[in-house]
Amino acid sequence: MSGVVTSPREVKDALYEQFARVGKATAHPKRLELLDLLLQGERSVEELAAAAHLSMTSASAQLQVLRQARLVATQRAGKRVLYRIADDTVYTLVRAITEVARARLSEVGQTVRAYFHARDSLEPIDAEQLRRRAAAGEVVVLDVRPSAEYAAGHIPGAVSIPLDQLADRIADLPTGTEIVAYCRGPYCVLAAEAVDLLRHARRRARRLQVGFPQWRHAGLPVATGSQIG
Amino acid sequence: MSGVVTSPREVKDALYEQFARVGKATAHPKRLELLDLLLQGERSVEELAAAAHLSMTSASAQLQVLRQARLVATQRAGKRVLYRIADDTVYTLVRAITEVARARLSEVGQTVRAYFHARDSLEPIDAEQLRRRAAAGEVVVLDVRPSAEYAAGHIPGAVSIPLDQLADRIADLPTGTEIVAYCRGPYCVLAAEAVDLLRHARRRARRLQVGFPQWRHAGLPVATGSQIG
DNA sequence: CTCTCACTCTAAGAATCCTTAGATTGAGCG
DNA sequence: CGCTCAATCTAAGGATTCTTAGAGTGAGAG
Repeated sequence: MSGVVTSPREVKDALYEQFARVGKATAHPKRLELLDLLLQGERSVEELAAAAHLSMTSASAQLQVLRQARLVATQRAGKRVLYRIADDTVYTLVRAITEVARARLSEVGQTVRAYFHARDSLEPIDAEQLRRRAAAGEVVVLDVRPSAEYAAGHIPGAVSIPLDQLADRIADLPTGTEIVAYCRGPYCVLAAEAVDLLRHARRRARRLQVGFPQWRHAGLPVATGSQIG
Repeated sequence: MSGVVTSPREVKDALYEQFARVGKATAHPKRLELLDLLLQGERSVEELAAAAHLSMTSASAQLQVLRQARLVATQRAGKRVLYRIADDTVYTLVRAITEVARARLSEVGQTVRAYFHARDSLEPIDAEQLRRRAAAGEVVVLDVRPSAEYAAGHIPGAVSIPLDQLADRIADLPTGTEIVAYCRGPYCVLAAEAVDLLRHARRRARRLQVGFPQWRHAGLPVATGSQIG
């Protein structure tokens, strides 16, 4: 080829170097947690730090790693810097990781297995089924994520009651109609906790098997903004 | 729940810990190279070490990491230990990583970009198109991967001439019919090199845009064993 | 049984990554 | 401008990870 002397070996190594940078970005539990949070919608560093139980400095550093791997992008908004998922392929990546890890989870983490298997007896409902039953008015859809995430995007018609307020506001929910709670994803604990709480309050409650990011990725309708009242 | 005291926080952290183990497994260029090699078919540690330019000890250590993350599985075969991809989801994972990295590649690696963009002027052909034209006898399909990989699985009807023998055996290939070379994947340099070589020998040659793993993953037919003669 | 071969394990030094505190930057506000 | 606040940068330590050499293991051959 042209003047540049580049052996195939060097090119190959450079390629894997780039691929590994993406791999490295996903090599830390907190960075995966940050990605999960960002899949709910864009957030400032401060919010992300709080949500992932990280110091400001540490959160910023982790986000830099994600940014350099091009998994996330930034945008200034006044004093704040908003981080967001850079590309739709990132959803696929995070999902691929969790899919591969599923085999591991069933054998390694007794804690984890016990936790989720207990909830699987709660017969989770899938997205298409929920869509039909919600349209028919047969179920109440409950978003138990923090309000900021609800505002950044939610299932149309869903009621927002963040998990930490659920105990106090449980009277707002009907006793007859079945309640379907959802949160961040198939491994998010918020909805599982919510179902527990609701059942103790004698509500008919189930968990949506998927979370909001998967709902959106499936091309299903999404509403934004906070709820009135 | 039952007697075990496990906070949701602990469960969440344990989960991300498991996910990160998968991420960590993909956080090293050589491990990604090993995965790519294993996507061609199962191999012994010795073969893998040679193919990835690693010492035996180092290759074994890297493979342990992959095995502990359940990306690969092992099987004894006499004195040797054969490694193979553990699950179909691993193909999806590797692919997700390379897809995300593509954005990076076009801006970071001038070397890499120059290398592949030069070849993209060679109008790569896609899998379905190749299948039709090969069935019609319009093209010769050329597998330029090492013989072991060809034996472990190849496109039916493909001729095997490993790249390092191509210069010597170029006379075996027709001058009239178009030749389509393929190798390990969209970023594999073997086929690109082969097309270069063939064109200098005045053959009509193109590169298959995808590699063997993607062909197999698409459910297209696969043949195994070495070729006669 | 002993020997060999393919592989794994162990230990140690080198390199990389992570966290933290404190300094710095950059935008908005009075 | 000078102040404040969100975020980033820098430097230092502590913790992982990587590589290498050398010892150990297990299967097959003689």
